[in-house]
Amino acid sequence: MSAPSDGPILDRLIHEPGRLAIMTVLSTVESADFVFLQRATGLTKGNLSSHLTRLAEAELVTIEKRFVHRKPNTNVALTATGRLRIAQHWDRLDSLRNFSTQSPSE
Amino acid sequence: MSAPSDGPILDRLIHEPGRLAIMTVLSTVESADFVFLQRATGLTKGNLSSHLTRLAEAELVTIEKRFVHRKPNTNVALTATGRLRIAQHWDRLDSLRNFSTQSPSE
DNA sequence: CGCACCAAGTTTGTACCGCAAACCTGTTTG
DNA sequence: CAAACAGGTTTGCGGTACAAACTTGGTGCG
Repeated sequence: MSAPSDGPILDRLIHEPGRLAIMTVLSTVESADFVFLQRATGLTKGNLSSHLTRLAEAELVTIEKRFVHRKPNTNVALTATGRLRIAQHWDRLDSLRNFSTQSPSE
Repeated sequence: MSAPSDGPILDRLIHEPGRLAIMTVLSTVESADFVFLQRATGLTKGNLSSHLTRLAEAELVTIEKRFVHRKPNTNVALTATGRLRIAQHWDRLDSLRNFSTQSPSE
């Protein structure tokens, strides 16, 4: 048996709270560094790091590692795809919320 | 500065796509039966069943099992708590989305 | 009757994954 | 030199969402 019609599929990759926060924050800026993202999202270093890795693997963000003042500095930005996908995701959440979908019976 | 995620908590119990759909649909009606929920959310029987069980264990919904026309009929409704929690969840999503921009450190 | 099939759910097996904690690597400080 | 620190990364494990198998009762039908 299969899903009849996977209606408003919410992509778990983006929907995940930590990544939803990351993506949403990134959507408001051109780029942000690791420490800024950590503060903005409240994630721990470890979790931020692994979420960023996943997002980069999915090509939703790009990661650039530099040294600034002899310290490592990781700069993150949404890709064009990423920008699209986070916008779409919020759209889907909107339509789920408004749930104006077809009502079969009763 | 307060992290925008001062209450960083998006409750995963509710945030989970399947359950978010269930709760949201339920918030628009007084009650709904299993089959209606299945159609409305696009979930399979199995997943709908287990999500409902979890929600009931958390006392976010009540489940009543009856027989209608000699067929089992499972009726589901939000508890008062459930109604509150789903509303709160959407509020949190809103504030995440509106993420009052702070000056990027860079 | 006996048997097949359906509808409405429930249970189960497992593969995935988020989280915290341990670890790494280079820099400044005493 | 050692020790503390900043900025990340890797690892171990506990929880869980999903699909598939199973259950339970009803209904045709020959």
